[in-house]
Amino acid sequence: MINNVGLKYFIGVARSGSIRRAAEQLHVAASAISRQIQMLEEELNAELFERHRGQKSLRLTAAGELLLNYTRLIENELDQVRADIRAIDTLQKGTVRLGASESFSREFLPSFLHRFHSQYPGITFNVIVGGGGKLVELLAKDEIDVALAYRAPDAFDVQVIAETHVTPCLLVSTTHPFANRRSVDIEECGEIEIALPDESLTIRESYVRMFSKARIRPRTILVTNSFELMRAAAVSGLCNAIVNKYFGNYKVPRGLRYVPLHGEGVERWPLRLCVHTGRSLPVSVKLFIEQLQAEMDAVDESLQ
DNA sequence: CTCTTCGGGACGTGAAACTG
DNA sequence: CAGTTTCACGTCCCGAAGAG
Repeated sequence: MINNVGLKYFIGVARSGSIRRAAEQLHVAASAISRQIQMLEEELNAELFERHRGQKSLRLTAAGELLLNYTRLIENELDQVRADIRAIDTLQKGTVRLGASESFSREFLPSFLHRFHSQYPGITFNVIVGGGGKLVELLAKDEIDVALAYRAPDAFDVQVIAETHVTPCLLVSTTHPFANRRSVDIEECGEIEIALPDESLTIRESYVRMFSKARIRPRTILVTNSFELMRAAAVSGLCNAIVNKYFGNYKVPRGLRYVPLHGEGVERWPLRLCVHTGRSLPVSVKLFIEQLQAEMDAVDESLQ
């Protein structure tokens, strides 16, 4: 069983690079540290430092690096437990670090965050807007706590805790010939002028697949990494855009129509709520996720 | 049930030996 | 020579056992 003292001394030596310096910092004899580290190595059956007697510094071995990373994880977890214990009674403090697809930033997030903040005024938000791929990367690095993203790619260290699918729609002006249709077959989009997401967005592949299966080649007027710009282009009349409806109780502006696409090859886009697998989340984040999940369930129907 | 004693484990210290 | 390791020994803590 790895003991606390051994780990404490190991961290000291790893950080200072020397048993002697660690001994000074920890106010114990160097021999005590040397013995504890030796016991740790015996316990783990691996050398933790490259030893060169007489040299001025010890270097971590690969096993040592691994153990140091492990101790950092433990420290983070302990910090988290302390924060959680403090927060249990009152939820007075906390920050939720959320990653979200761009389309949530216009309608859904401001109102959802407002409702949440009214309920828990001590909780603040740090929101990063980005594509599904980028958000999954940030989750894996623990730079955000939770991601709400369209087309978030699968990753072994990311857990999908809720998922729904949305049907892509053609966003057109009310004067467009398709405006009064209940749906449009994708094959009918072969002649229209459209806006497309650029290659930095994983969704682009979905467009390419859909067009390829339907054997159409719409005229691309605009390529951008911004879905808001694609929508704005449709609003201005520059071109049409294939996008999803806004999530939540969003009222479509006057002069615009979302016409669902159907036909062979049309892909329904997954909307995923994801967290980092195995990570213990702060109470404030858990609460946030619960409410977000409830909201997703409630509006699920409106997306269909 | 409470208090005391005892033994063992964990961990510390300091000196000496070792090494590059 | 500076830094690490080994060794002998001391201290503290905790649990078990016995006495009152």
